[in-house]
Amino acid sequence: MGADSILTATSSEMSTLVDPSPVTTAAPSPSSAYVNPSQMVTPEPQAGPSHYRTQKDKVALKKRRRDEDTEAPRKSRDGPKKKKANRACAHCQKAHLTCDDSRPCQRCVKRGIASTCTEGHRKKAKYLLDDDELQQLKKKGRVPESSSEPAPALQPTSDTFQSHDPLFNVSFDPNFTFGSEAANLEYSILSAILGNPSPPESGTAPSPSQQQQQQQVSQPLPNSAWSPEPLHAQPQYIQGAPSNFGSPFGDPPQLSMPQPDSLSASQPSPTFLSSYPAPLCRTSSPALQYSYAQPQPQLSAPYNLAPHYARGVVSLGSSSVIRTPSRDTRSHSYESSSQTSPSPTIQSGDHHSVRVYFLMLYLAHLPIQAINVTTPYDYTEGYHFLMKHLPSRFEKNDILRIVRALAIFRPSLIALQMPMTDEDEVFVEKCFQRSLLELEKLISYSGTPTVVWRRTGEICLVAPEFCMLTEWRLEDLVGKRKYIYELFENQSVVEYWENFASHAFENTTKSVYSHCVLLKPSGAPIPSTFCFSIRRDIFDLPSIVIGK
DNA sequence: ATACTCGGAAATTAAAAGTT
DNA sequence: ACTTTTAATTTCCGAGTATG
Repeated sequence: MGADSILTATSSEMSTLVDPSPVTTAAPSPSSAYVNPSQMVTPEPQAGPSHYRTQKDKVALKKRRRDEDTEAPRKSRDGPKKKKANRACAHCQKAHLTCDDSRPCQRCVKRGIASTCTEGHRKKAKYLLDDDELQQLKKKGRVPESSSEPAPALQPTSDTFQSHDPLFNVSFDPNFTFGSEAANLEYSILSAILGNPSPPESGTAPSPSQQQQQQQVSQPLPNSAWSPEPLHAQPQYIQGAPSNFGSPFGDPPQLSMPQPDSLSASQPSPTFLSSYPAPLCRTSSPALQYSYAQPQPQLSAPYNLAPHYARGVVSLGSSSVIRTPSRDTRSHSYESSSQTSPSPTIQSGDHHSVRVYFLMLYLAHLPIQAINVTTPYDYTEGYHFLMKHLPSRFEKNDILRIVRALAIFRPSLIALQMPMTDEDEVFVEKCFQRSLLELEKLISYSGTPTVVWRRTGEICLVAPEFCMLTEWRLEDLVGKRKYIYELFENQSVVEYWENFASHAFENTTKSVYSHCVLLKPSGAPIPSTFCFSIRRDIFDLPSIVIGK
């Protein structure tokens, strides 16, 4: 590869030569590889800037050149000019400079930014746009349509990671407060990372006025601030959620449930059944079978949480647009549902209800020490760590890529955490701990170098085989708030977060296959192939990542 | 001297329309 | 089926500007 790219690159610098590079791997059609000599224009070397001083002169000269080109068509060619690059890299694109087909391109290599030389952003042609996209384009109308649309190029922007990229300008209903402190904190810290900070230390959502101020200060593009689009892109994760919840102690649910028909095929659509916490995915789980057959008449306090989960779901409803209900309304719906229907039945097709039902029953059979969880898990620490970790280890472009990845799944986290209360968080953590128990068993049988971590990357479980492979000691990885990305080489960290972002809300039965370079404690690299799968909790939040 | 920015010409692409 | 036209989009030339 090296030799090829050097050849190609050299030729790109010498613009009068034909590109000697024999391969244009991306050449999509014959026409793209074809260079019509009659269309080639050789710049006149003698027509330098000194030959015209005013704008008028320049325009006149240009016109004359053009006229010459058309009237005395294409005489005196020194030889065919180099074919244009099939696609400019992001840097060249932004700088309007000559690029080439090799990656990294020669210009980036020269400038020492080869590591960030990636394909430039290309707009979809207007005639290829969907109706939706066209409408969005029209809405954005104020922004000049051509040439000025900022490519989401991986360019360093500012030290605070702020960007005009709409991806980063995901904003949120300023009136909204999350149902739980933990969710508020997680949201705040993610916001802080993404340069749309709500005060992380406050622990509560900022007031509308505060947020509006932030918006004015940090988001110069009025169109993109508060844009609802990223949120609208999310509702598939909660569509089909029940608007009505039944007690877990009523009639057993039917196992054959109609699939929600509202899930769009073109978007990542989580499979509701597959996103059950691990033990519930397996109908072979003895506890589950037992519970299912014999509904438990009395469950003590921790298990009487069902209505809370129901409330979260009720508040979201089956609307295709995420609403931001006030806490009062939600509390009300909870109280009424728990009081007025002491033992309503679960309706068939009510996936979420069924999931909750299963979970309640399942948890009822847990060894009590396994779910000794009384407070929500604090994910903020993980994000704090990531925030500190990033600048200390990565260069700007890598940080930007990671932050961009975080921005991709952030709206979904927000949407799903909206209805959660502290009790929900506790419940989710219990499920998490229970799943860890299951996984621990599973891992002990498998013999594969496996690691299990949270969505923040915090390592929770490590198979002895992994320790053998990497020379890390088990006690240095587990229980020490060690993060999986600390064991990755830089590029692998970036790729991991990008992978995580794009798969976080996918069908959880899918695994993501990738390469990574692990680092031994000594820093020695271990190139590896690995795959990971992401399990989501009962609220569809990515919860456990299992990597092998 | 060198690097960067950016207007705009040229090249490319692909759908639509026309022709055989 | 093939060719031509049309319109949208991308590449990158080259002039101007900024920086050291």
